[in-house]
Amino acid sequence: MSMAKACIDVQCPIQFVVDLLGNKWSILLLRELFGGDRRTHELLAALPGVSTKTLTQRLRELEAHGLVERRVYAEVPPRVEYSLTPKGQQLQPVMAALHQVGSQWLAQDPCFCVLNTPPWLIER
Amino acid sequence: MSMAKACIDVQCPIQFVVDLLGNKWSILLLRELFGGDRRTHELLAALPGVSTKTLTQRLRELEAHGLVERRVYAEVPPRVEYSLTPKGQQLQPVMAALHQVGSQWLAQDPCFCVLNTPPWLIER
DNA sequence: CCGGATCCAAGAGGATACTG
DNA sequence: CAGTATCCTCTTGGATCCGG
Repeated sequence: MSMAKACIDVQCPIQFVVDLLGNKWSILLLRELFGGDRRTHELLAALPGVSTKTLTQRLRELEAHGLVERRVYAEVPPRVEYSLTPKGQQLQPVMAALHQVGSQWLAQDPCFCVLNTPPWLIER
Repeated sequence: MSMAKACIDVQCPIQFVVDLLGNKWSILLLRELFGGDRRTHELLAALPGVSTKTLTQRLRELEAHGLVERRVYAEVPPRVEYSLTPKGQQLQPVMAALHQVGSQWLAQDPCFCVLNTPPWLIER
């Protein structure tokens, strides 16, 4: 989202947050940081499928918006740790609500994928 | 998200919801339906920038997942109304949390876009 | 009025290789 | 170990046209 878009178009608070976090990895990244400080390779491991490029991009965005803090230690080999800022922690109710609904839906969903489809119904 | 992905990869409830609703329009669409039943052209008007194709796609997905109901009236000209199902209404806490955080952030953010940038700082 | 079909542009994001 | 740069693929989604 461009800053301009945020200011001109967005009057709705919900849209504001969605524009900020409505991409493939941001929420999952934050979820991970709610579990505590994380080093880069820990985040890479926790988010299967993410590339280093994308991870860094997301982290930089979140940092720019003040949700995440990046600490660099002058060591060899390099060590970098990411953590939630107080502003980032304001997302806690959102994460809790998402977790709550997600749990309900996972439990109650019939799930029509092949894993739950009887063999005689699978087309070949 | 493919159904297979939902069943195989997703153990995390948060990821489950994000996979479902983490695209450009779903949340905003649902936000609109939380305001009451809506006809197609009302949704188009409420979501500036959305195309008929994309709107229909999102609605079909939400319908397929049981979050939205589609009612067709046998009239000329045609009338179609969309509404939240009980399952869709389970998202209420999420919407409330998003609204809450979004409001805070909108209020406290300095907003660095051009609208708030003094003229002498704008590059030409 | 509703929405399907087609075409197409833009961008997100993955794989890989490389640097400090 | 952390991050950048390049290349490239694929998805998302907008514009337009058409049909019921």
